[in-house]
Amino acid sequence: MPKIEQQIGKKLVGYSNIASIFLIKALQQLNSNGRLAFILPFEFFNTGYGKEIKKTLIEKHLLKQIIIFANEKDIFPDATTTICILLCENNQLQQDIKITNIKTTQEIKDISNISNYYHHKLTNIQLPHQQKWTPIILSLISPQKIPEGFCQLSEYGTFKRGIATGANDFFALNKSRIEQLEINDKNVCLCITKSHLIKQTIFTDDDLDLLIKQDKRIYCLDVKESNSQAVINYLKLGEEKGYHQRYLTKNRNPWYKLEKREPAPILFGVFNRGRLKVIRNFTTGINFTCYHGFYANLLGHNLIDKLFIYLISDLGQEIIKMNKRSYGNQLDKFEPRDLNNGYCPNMKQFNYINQKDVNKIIKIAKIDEKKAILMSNHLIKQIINREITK
DNA sequence: TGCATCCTCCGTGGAAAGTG
DNA sequence: CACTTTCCACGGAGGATGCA
Repeated sequence: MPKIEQQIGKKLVGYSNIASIFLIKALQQLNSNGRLAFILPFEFFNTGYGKEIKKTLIEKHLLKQIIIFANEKDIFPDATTTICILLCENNQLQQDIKITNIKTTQEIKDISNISNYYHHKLTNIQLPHQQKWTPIILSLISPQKIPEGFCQLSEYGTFKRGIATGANDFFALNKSRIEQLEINDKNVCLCITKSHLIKQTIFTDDDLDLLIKQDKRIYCLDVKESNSQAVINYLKLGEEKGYHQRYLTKNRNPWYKLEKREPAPILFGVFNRGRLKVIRNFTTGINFTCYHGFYANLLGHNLIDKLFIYLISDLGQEIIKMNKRSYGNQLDKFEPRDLNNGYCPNMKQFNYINQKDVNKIIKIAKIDEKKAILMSNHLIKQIINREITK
């Protein structure tokens, strides 16, 4: 990395991927009036390390056109990624940036002149380098707007990543294994170790009991009595297998110390295809990294159910998705901050919602998720219309 | 130093397909 | 039909870097 930095004469963000470094190099070598076509994952425009390069592309008027491919699986069937082609020209002219959305292979065949084939035009002001570009470009295609009055979710609390054990194989246990190892109940805690363990949007102690009965891995080693022989034996076994030398465990002291987390009342699936996985958690189970957990602050404390209703509603899902990261093939991912920066109704708007209606939806959600979503849609629509009429 | 955040590579459950 | 093998959608995991 230092060598590359020296060669291109620029300090790089440590997360930079190879493609972006090649892009910098290519842009530097572009002659006056030279042209460049560059293919790379579109995700680049949503990354932190991409910001500086976006700045260069915009400020030096290099970027002329972005061609985005929605049919990435047709083009690179083996890769889970997004695709775009950048067309650049070093002509110093401030021109609009053309956006081309390719949807099918046939469409590609029919194009005779790509420069004249575009669906939108953006000025350089519309593409700020510090912002993610996916939401900006998506907003051209789907006219989803953030409703008036909405505030950021971080007003009410924060989403945090779940527990990263550093070695789930070792830490995640099921009932029979615990019994076999003769580990005391005090040295394990209830954990949701895999996303698919929760199938329904409401997660209760009954569901948790069922998982225990099914002997699923819903416990996590949480050493409280380090003098217990059973614990000592199991830790030794772990060390024999080298789990204490993994990246995360190696940097912890002791290596088996668990990250601290309280049970989160709302869980949010890290990876999603299609609908976002939002769970109202009524158990004391804590979550592994498969879910992000919501931790309310004083303001959000009484709004958890309402927030949940919003998050399962169609509108809530659309608005939260504006901050998604795409990994191709409809696979979306969210980091905690993507969620915290998402928009939701403000306090006043939430207050319009009757708590009774909310309780009713939660009750119904246990039996009929679809109906609960429809009811949520209705409630959320009401508060938005209300804001407009005022 | 210890935790949070960013990024991306790939492990695996469960079902389909194959086999005797 | 019962068992084994293969396959891939789904989403999990954790290494690397940044930050307080």
